[in-house]
Amino acid sequence: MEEREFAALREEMPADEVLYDLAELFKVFGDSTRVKILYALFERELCVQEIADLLSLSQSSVSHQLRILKDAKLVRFRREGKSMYYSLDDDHVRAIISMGMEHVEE
Amino acid sequence: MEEREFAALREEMPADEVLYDLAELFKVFGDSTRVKILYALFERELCVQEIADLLSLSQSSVSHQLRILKDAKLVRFRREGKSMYYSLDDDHVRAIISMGMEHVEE
DNA sequence: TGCACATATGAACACATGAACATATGAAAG
DNA sequence: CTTTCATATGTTCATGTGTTCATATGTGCA
Repeated sequence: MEEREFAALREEMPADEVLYDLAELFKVFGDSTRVKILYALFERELCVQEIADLLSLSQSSVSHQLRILKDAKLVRFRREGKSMYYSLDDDHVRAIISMGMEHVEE
Repeated sequence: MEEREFAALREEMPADEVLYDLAELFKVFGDSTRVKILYALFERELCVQEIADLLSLSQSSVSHQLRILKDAKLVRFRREGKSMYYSLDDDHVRAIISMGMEHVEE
């Protein structure tokens, strides 16, 4: 490859930090428990215990994973009495998962 | 939540195996070295050494990661003489990364 | 205030994973 | 067929990650 083209390719690469963040984001999707939780929230918001019951997971495990999803800004939450209701944060989440699904279902 | 609604939600969940595969797919995107390689291939196909030079990675590391990308069917490859040229497998890859980028750049 | 319920957090453990190094395979040229 | 170049593979090691169990926080109600 020519030196000039090589340099051009290099220029088009996003900053390392951006690519790092991108990988961090996908890492969050890269666990079946978290994917299950996200999918469960596709239909409607759910509280922690509902998610745990629905997916046959421990409350602790769900809570831990929800924290990771929360930190990645993939889910929102609101309090209602003693319960915390979680929901998908935005439509990017749906879009990303749907794209992944298309690839998987080939 | 009512028992009936609970059951309905359960029905809409994709099979465990599908969700497992989905998570496995995202896991592949969840490493900055692999994301860099995929991004490098956005513009055009590249051989192993070109990728290594472009990203300042060892040949071994690139090869290992390419194998993972290959197994996940995210990249194709063809031989040309002694070199192996890799390229993105389909447009899902671009779409998924682009979606992720949108989320990251908020 | 005291108790029960819902969720969050912390620590420990088992397991997965990426990087680095050495080595093997495979193709082309002499 | 031997050498060289390009790539692939195997192994080791340090680090990261998810789950479980125990415990803490927080809310509502008697």
